[in-house]
Amino acid sequence: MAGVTIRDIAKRAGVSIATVSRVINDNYYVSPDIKERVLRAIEELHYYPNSVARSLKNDATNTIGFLVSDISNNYFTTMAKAVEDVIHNEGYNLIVCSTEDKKERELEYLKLLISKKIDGLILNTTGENDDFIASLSEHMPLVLVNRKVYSDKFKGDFIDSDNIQGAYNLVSYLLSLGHRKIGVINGMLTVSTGKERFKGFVKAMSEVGIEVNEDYPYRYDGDFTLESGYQGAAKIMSASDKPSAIVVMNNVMTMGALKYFRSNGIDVPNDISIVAYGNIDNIELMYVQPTIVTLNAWVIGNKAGEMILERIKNKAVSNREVIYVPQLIEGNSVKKIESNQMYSVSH
Amino acid sequence: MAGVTIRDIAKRAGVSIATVSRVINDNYYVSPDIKERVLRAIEELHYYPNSVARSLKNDATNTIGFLVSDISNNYFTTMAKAVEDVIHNEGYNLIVCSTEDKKERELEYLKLLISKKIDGLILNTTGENDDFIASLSEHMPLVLVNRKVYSDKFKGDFIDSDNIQGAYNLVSYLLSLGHRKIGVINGMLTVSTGKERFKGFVKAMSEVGIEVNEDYPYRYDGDFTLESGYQGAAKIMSASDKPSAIVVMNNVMTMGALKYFRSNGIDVPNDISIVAYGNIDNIELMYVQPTIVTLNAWVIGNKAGEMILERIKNKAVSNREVIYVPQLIEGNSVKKIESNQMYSVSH
DNA sequence: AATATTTAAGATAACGTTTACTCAATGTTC
DNA sequence: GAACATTGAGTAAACGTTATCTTAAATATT
Repeated sequence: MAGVTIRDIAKRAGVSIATVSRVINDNYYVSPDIKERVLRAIEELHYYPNSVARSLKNDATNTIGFLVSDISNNYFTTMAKAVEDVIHNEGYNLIVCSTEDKKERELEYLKLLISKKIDGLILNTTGENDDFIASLSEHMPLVLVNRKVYSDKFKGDFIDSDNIQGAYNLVSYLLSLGHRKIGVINGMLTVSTGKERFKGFVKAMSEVGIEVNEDYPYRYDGDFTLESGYQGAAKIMSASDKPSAIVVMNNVMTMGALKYFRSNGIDVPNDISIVAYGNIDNIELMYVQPTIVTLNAWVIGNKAGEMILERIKNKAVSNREVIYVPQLIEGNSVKKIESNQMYSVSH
Repeated sequence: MAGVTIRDIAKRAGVSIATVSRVINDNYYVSPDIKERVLRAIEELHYYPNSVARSLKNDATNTIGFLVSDISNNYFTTMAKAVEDVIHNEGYNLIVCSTEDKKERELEYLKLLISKKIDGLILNTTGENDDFIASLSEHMPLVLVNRKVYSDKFKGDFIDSDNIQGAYNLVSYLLSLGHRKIGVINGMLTVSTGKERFKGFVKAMSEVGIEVNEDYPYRYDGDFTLESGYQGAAKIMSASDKPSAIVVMNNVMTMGALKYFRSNGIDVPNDISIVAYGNIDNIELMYVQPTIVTLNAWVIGNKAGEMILERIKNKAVSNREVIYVPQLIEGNSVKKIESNQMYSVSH
């Protein structure tokens, strides 16, 4: 089983290695009896073609890389499944790596994947290796998900939800229910998702006349991790004049914030309202159902799979952007503020 | 960047390809100035060694496969991280595949991984390809996690929690609180986890004089999926004489069961008590905190990483088994039954 | 029947590495 | 200073495939 090569098969079947190869790949006519003999030898010796050798010769590994920021976020495992679902039919398979949002890890994995000669890459970047990635994109089929690369040298596709719109919708929802003092727990402002979601927040606020500038009191810049969600909630709730609601910019930080609230006896939504960007698993089983805007990991993954395959087949396609509209799903995490309160709040 | 080979570096540095190889691998003395020239050429041409070619020559890919039943179960992503944490330091990396508990998918992935010439495999098997796996184990370093392979030809290691004990503890806990009519939602009885956990259930029950045989009324044999947890809860609660408690044999089915309860207005623990095998993420944020026995994915993953490395280095080591003792963590999902009720129950 | 054409299958070079052999050019020994 | 050991770096074979080139046999053409 181990170490059986095409030569062993050839010898056993009494044919040349070329013939064996032809049988395996089924790409040239081989007479029925010889074919039969070869197939039997393969069966008997438990032969599995060495795809390392194959890849070397063919200059193709039939492997697509998927580099994500956090493999334990269900959002990305769902996306990975969706990608695999598409590429599997075309004979490709996926190798998933997790950067934990560390610049060095991303760089290390990128180099590893280059070395491994993957045929294409789907990337959720840390946003800290833009130059490297842009230059890589000139030689490697590349599809970005959720996070942009800022460089005009970049060549590839980009799939995302409309972050500005999504965050804008979340805030608008709070505003429509009377909230005015609204806290925000940001993700990293170095990556497009973090940046744009915050932009959506600022935009919505400014439309009701509230300017969000550097010294906005209810703002915490986190890093998309559970801990930073917890810290952000703690920080914002420590203000003497507390906000009535908080916007959290991703699913994981939302869990962190809720943990802070729950373990500190802060009731949602009576003491604080909360809305969040991104899907939450088994949300029906939570003690409170956050109002969220969702992004469909499965749809994005499928699209990413399709696009990377297209790019592998035709390296010359021009840059494309696909932006999905996020959908607001109402939970029970927001309290309506009465208008007299409103006035007292915005004094 | 793409297509730069050792030859290009050799030419640029004015040395032979052998020398370049020696510099890259740092395994033979090369004089400082030549080394310097080679390194500069590597830098300038953006050379990345082709690990496909390397693997072919070295007969080692520095890659370990990790085949799991369900990649979207956080239990396995945590374990994957733990494995990676260990093997990364030794220069190995991980390729994770998910079988979705399908026999054919497992077989397909096994063959793929064999073809890809992985150096070792960590496997959470479906339990339906035991012969194939046993025969594979004679040539490939293999570590099983959580699920056993039944074959005396099998050669490798096995890491698990003590399933019998864990389930026994769960049931004992219920019994100690007065429960006697106890439902059970099993996983697949074809795999060791499913089988043994059920065994633990039967054992604990028999100790209080309740025989669990074929026509035990509160039993549902599921398949470790969310849907089967839901179905199981539905089925068991449809009995005219309902049980007072249910044991669910994994984390995912537990979510399914809870979804059934919650969406059907069945209160936990007042209408039904529940205990579960396995970790649940963010359990503090759930509307009810199930009492569980945990298995530590991180510990198991670390151990699996260690053991596979040992096996790769020394293929001859004999079979080993590591069994961890699961720990019961009390939640608020179980109601104490008064003794008069007890009598009425066990009539 | 002799030649031209087609075709099945064998021989071989190549993919990009690593490493056992070589072989100069030094350094060492008496 | 001659014989010998040492060493740094080059040459070439090999890993297991695929695909081009060749060749011999079979078939078609006149």
